Amino acid sequence: MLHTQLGYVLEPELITEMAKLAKVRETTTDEIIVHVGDRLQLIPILIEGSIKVSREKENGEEILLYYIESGDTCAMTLQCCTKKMDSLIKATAMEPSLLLMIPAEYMEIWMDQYKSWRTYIISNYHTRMMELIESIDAIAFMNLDQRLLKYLRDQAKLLGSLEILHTHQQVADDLHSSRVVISRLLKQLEIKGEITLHRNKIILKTI
Amino acid sequence: MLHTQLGYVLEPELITEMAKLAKVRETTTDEIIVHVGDRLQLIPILIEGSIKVSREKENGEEILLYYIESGDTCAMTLQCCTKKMDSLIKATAMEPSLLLMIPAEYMEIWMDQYKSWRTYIISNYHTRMMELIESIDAIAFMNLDQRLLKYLRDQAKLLGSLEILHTHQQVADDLHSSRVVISRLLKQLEIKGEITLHRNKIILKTI
DNA sequence: TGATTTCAGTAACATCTGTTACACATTTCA
DNA sequence: TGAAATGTGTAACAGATGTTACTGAAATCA
Repeated sequence: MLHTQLGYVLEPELITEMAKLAKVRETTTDEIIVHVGDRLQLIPILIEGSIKVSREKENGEEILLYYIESGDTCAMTLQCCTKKMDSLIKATAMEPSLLLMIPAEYMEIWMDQYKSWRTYIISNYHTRMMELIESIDAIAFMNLDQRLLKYLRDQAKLLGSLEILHTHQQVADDLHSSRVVISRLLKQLEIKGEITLHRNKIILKTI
Repeated sequence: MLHTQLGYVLEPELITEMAKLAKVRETTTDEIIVHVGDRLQLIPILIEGSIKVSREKENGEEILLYYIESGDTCAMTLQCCTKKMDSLIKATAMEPSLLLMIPAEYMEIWMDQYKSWRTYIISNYHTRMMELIESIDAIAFMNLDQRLLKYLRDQAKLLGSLEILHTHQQVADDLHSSRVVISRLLKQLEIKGEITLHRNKIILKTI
């Protein structure tokens, strides 16, 4: 499984070593993998499933930053591990997921040892930066109704289903809005024919 | 000068090599160093001065993302160089600045060759991610009046002066707002005693 | 100097988003 | 089954931000 996910990017010897050292972690849907303020000792690499990464304030307000898909690692975590700082983000499994947990010290060892690891890490950093910028684009430039539709489509793409199993409150949390506002905008989208609404479920007509 | 800025983080041999290969570029205040869509061939390292990095839409709307201070490089640029993709950001000199421009191919060569370069690059990526998240915090969680005050204080810290030499329009552009709104909020800040207003100049009472 | 441009102040109004309050249906659970 | 909890719909209102329009001062320039 490690080979199918990472075989194209990482050297065989590195994958073998990873398989030896890593612990496997399984998560359920909505399980919180990393809390804001956690001190991380293990680098997570996502093998199966999908994870959403959010920023959270002390009072519980939050906003979704980006998603991690299989084969990816969390760039934030890397530095948190090596610099022994607390996590700035919350990571939540969006579906049952499978993670490889690698002791933090190998981050640097492999950086020196494996070219493919260096490329992998840099590439992950870069992807995350792009996604953060995409996120800023949405928050700064788009109205909430547009952001909402984009959010629904992103969810659908990610989980491979037009049915989004969320309450309006959950959607509101991810977009840093309020339930009433989201209900209002969803209703408008339904009237426009973009979606149909059900309890705990929003169905997109098209991606 | 290279040694005083980077001597603590980069190996002496690397600095010597950089000095040999790099072209020096000087900029004036408000000079645009990178446009959105530019195809970059040179990695810039800031030796003196300060640079602001913004996201810009096709229609000219923009929003400030973060600042680059001396000793730093632009993480966005690195990948744009190596992957030969167009720049997503605009970089503008905030004061007369001095840049080292390094041919893109050395990015990867040095990654393999110098541990200090790897650390430097990773550390730069990380700093930029932190700043992007700080930026998202501000946009998502703060009201415009708070963001405005933070903006003024950041500017003051960065340029080492309580006098901010901007028109209201320039401030509005950086915050992705409108001139009238910024004038209104600035006036409120003046009434509260936080600042004094002048033509082309805003003076902070304290940092 | 006088004309023009740039910058800032202000009012009136529009729009978007958030808040509070309440109704009602569905689900859960004792 | 009946009570409680949860999820959704809706209205009325509040607040923040954006827009348009106009004014006059200051700077620039011919």
